[in-house]
Amino acid sequence: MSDIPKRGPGRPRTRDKARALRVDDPIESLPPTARNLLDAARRILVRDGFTALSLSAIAAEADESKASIGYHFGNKEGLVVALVDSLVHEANRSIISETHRYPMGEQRLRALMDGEKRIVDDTDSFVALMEILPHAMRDGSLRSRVADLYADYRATVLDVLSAQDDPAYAELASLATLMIALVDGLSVQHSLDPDRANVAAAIALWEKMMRCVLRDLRMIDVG
Amino acid sequence: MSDIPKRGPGRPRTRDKARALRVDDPIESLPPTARNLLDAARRILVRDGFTALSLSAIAAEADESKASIGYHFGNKEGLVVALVDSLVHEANRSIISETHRYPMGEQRLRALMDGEKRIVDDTDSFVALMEILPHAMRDGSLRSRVADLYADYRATVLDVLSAQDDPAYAELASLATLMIALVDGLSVQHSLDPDRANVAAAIALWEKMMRCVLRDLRMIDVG
DNA sequence: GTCTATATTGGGATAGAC
DNA sequence: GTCTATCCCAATATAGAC
Repeated sequence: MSDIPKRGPGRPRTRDKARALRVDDPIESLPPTARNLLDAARRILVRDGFTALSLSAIAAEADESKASIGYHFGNKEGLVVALVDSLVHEANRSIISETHRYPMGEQRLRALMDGEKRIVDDTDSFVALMEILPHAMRDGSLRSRVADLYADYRATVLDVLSAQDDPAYAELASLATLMIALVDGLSVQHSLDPDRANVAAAIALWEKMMRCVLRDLRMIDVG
Repeated sequence: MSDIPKRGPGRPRTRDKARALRVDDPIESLPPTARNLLDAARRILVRDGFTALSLSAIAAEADESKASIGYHFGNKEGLVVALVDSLVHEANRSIISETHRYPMGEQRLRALMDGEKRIVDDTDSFVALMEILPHAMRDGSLRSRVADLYADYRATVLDVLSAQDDPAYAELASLATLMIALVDGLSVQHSLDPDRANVAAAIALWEKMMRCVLRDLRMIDVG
C-alpha cells in the first residue's frame, strides 16, 4: 500500500494535461519490457481473472523477471492502473472507429445497432471490464478512469444519435445511457447462460423500441 | 481446491430435490455459528470486496474461530458457495414479494417500474453481486447458481407482464430480459458516477419506451 | 535496466486438546 | 462443536550483484 516507489520511473506520469487532449496512447510510449508486462497482464486478466494476476504469473507470462515490474511500475497497484489505462484507451479507440458518419436515419441506426451487437459479442473486453469493475469501485484513481470511460461511451453514442442543438437533446442523452446499460446487462446474461438468455431476440426487441421512441421524436423515417 | 473436506458436515447438501421446490431457506436450517459466519462474510463482501474475504477476516468479524469455518463449510470454497446460495435466496425473496397481483394495465406497470427503480437503488445487493460475478463466471457450481438466479428473475418479470398463453409471449420474454439487463447496466453507471450518469432520466425514458411497445402489442391502456 | 536471492507478510488448512 | 497452535505455501517487495 505504500504510495511512493523507491526507485525507477514508478507511477506513470502525464495524467494532468494529457486527459483533456485524449490523443496519447498510454502504452505506445512505454519501453518494450513494460509493454510486454502489460500485454501479459491483460492476457492473464482475461484468461484467469483478477485473482490470478500475481507478479509471478505476469513475469512468467511475459518471460521477464518479477523485479522488472517493480522497476517499471513501482508496485502492483501501479501496474494495475497502467493496465486499466490501456484497456480504457483500447475501448475508446474501438468505439470511435464506429462513429463513421451517416445521415441521421435508417443507415445510422443500423450502424449503431450493429455496433451494439458486436460489442456484446466481444467477450474478452467485457470480461476484462467485469474483472476490474469491483476493484475500480473501491479505488479512487481507478474509479475515475473507468467513470471517464463510461462518460466517453455516452458522449460517443449521443454524438451518433444527434447534434448539439437537437431539440430532443436531453432525451437522446438518456437513450445513450440506456444503450450502454443494455450492452453491459445483456453481456452479463449472455456470459452466464447463453442458452436460456436469448440476447439476440432481446436486441431485436430493443431495436423495435428504439424505432418506436425515435418515431415519436420524429428523428428518423421508419417503415 | 480439494473437493472433499476431511471432517464435519462439509459441503451443504440438498441441492438435488430442493431446487425444484424452492421453499427451503439455505441459511435458516444452519447452526447458529454457521449463520454468524455467513452473515459476517456477507458484510465483509459488501464493505470490503471479495479480496478482503479471508478466513481470518471472516472469523474476526463473526467473533468465531478460523477453524470453525473449516468445520462447518469444509473449506473456503464451501463457504463461498453457501454465501452465494444465501444471496440468491435473498434476492429471490425480495423480487417475489413484489409480484403482488394487479390487473394487467397501468397499475401493474407502475408496480413494475417502481420495483425496478428500487432495485437500482439497493446498492448493497448489487455490490455483492458484482463482487461475486467474475468468480461465478469461472466456477461451474457458482455459475449455475447465479444463472438460475437470473432465470428466476426473468421468469418473475415475465410472469408480471403476461399469462402463459399470451399471444405476444415471446416478445414479452425478451422484454423481461431487457428489463433485467437495464437494472444491472444502470446500476453499474450509477455506482461509478452518480453525478454524470442520470439514471433517473434514463428510467423515465425507459418507461416511455415500454409504454410505446406495450401499446403496439395492445397489452395496456395508456393515456 | 535487469537479474537472483531473500525478507516479510498473510492466507488456507488442519492436528490435537478440550 | 469449538478452540489454540502450527504448518505450508504463495505473494509482494526490495536489496544488492551485474
